[in-house]
Amino acid sequence: MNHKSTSPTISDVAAHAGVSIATVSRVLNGTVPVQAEKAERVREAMAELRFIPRPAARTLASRKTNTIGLVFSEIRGAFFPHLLKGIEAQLHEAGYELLVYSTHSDRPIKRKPIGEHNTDGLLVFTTSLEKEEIARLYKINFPMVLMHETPPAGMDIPVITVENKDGAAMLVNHLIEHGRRRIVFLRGPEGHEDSQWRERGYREALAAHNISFDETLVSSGKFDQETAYHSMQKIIQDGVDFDAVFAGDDDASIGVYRALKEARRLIPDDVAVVGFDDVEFARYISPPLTTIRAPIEEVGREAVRQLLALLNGEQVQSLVLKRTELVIRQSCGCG
Amino acid sequence: MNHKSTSPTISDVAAHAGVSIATVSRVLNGTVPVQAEKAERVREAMAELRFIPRPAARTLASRKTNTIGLVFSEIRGAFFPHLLKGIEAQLHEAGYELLVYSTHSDRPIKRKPIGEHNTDGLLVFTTSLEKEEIARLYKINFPMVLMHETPPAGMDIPVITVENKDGAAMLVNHLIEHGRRRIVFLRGPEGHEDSQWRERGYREALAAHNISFDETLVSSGKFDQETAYHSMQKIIQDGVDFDAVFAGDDDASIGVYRALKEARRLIPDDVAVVGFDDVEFARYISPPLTTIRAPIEEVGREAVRQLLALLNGEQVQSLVLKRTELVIRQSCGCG
DNA sequence: ACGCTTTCTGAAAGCGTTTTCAGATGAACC
DNA sequence: GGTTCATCTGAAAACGCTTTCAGAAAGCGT
Repeated sequence: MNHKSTSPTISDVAAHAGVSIATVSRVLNGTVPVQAEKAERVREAMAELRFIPRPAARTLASRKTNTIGLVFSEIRGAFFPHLLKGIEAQLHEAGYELLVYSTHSDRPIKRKPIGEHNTDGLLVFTTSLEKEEIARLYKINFPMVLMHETPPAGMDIPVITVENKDGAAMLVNHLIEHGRRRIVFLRGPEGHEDSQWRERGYREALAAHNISFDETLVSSGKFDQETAYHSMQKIIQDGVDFDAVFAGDDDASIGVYRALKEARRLIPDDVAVVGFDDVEFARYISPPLTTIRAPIEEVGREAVRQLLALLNGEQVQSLVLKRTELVIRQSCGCG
Repeated sequence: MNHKSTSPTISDVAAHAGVSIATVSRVLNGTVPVQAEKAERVREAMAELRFIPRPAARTLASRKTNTIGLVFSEIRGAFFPHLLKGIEAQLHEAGYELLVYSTHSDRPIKRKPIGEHNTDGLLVFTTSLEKEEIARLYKINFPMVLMHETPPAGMDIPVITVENKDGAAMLVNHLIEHGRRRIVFLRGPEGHEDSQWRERGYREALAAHNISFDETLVSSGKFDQETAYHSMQKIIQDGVDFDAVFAGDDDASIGVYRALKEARRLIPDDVAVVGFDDVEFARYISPPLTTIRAPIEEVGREAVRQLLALLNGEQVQSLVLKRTELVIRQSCGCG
């Protein structure tokens, strides 16, 4: 009788199936057993009416959004799609929606467009969220998982990241084992955790081979080519003696390549170069770059797994380190 | 008096400010003027209580989700981050949320986790949504904008894409003007619109120079290196005479490079190679790739603009073509 | 002073679900 | 056959907003 042009609601279904809306809700959610024959009638009615329950109404009534939020500060070139892919896939498998928020221009979020009101939990990539906001959410026990970032002191928030230290150590060990002794290291951005761990791996590998750490071989950078290019120029001009460069990451190694070529130093004959990340272009530059492959997509999936566990009140690991892998190509002088 | 641990609602604010909830709602939304002094009291109350309106409740009452959905089928390497960045930025500037959905493994969506119930509008990238679903949404007048895909016949849905044809023509013109006559063209996936337009550009450029189209110079592919590699191998083995390759896109040009190197044909001396997209690695491979730069981020922003216009009931253009730009590097033999 | 606007305000009715609560029904037991 | 239990069911009360509607207050012209 009613030709409301608006799409059907739960009570339309109830009427159509001759049951109460409570019953429809129950077969919808499977919360409580419903007499088989009625359940069937309800399912038929839902199909016939093409009923789609409104998420807003469900959320309001149940206080669950069925959505999780992803916060990141920058869509960093080759890195990001893999992460997003892993997150997206794992999340939709579990029937959750994904709300995406970026804090542009490296400036952390000011207002709060994503949070408790919006989502059931948050996936936070590196330093995209202010410490205070993280603390606030932590205090109200809001489910969160951090990626590539250790939580502020005293907060027990699960972290997923990759074996930066081991990766760096593998790289440096490899260089040393092939006779390189004076290895330049280009740091990442100030306070960047990945960078700190990589430096630690660098130092440990040196120590393991009784090579003393030399401050003049280390330079700060930002995991980008431009800074790396200038850093290398300076090191060369300063007449620093070196036979290898651990560029910090793959992007930086492009800058390193450029500086070395301009200075007419041959890669890998004069100088071996290694990166970190194994981004797409690493195999296409010449010479192809020896680097570390990090399972980024898997980081995304794992982060989702942990968050879902948190949502289900299960026990979670406070730290998951994904293994990295040495990818030997030509820039290190072997392979 | 009430120490409900749950976060404050609009009626808490109303009580705190000594007004009705209707008034609070009005200052929240600015729908109707409110006496200045009361408005101020309300604002103070909101700040003091740290009131955050629940989106679910708003959506339920107003029937607007304040969210738009992005549907795509694949996170295609270098392409996607730029698109996402543009969309994300423009959308959040306008105060909308972004719900992200990918139809994995090239299989269009089956159930419908994203749609009218979820969002106020949809951004659809290439063929990520089934024709029937698009038709259904179109029929109920649901706001949509397509990116890099023409709508099914008879549906007037705005499209944003790039000047594929012009770009391809620029590339081929450039090759011809530098003396190349036998130009191989590697197609993209069957039915892919970008590919079709590029082929048209290719043909028009040939025609403009009175070079007749030669079927043996054209091969089908998938915009990927593997297929491109095999296609090139075959062309070489077949003894086809050619002095240039328009690889279809940058990814494919990697495969072309490989096949040519194996066949000991020099780039660009023996064979000029050009790609399309100007992905990150294009400048780093050797020789650096001449290609077409497409303003992908701008496509994302424009798509959002059009969608918002649609939501506001404004007039929209049914087709926006973003200009492409020729980027000359070394693979074409000049520059 | 008197009506007539105009401007602002609060009560209350939704919005479409979930969830609680009390019953109804039938089975099982003694 | 009467209790007691276990199942299933519907009425109704939330959930936290927006929006309608009618009315109060204030301004204005005469």
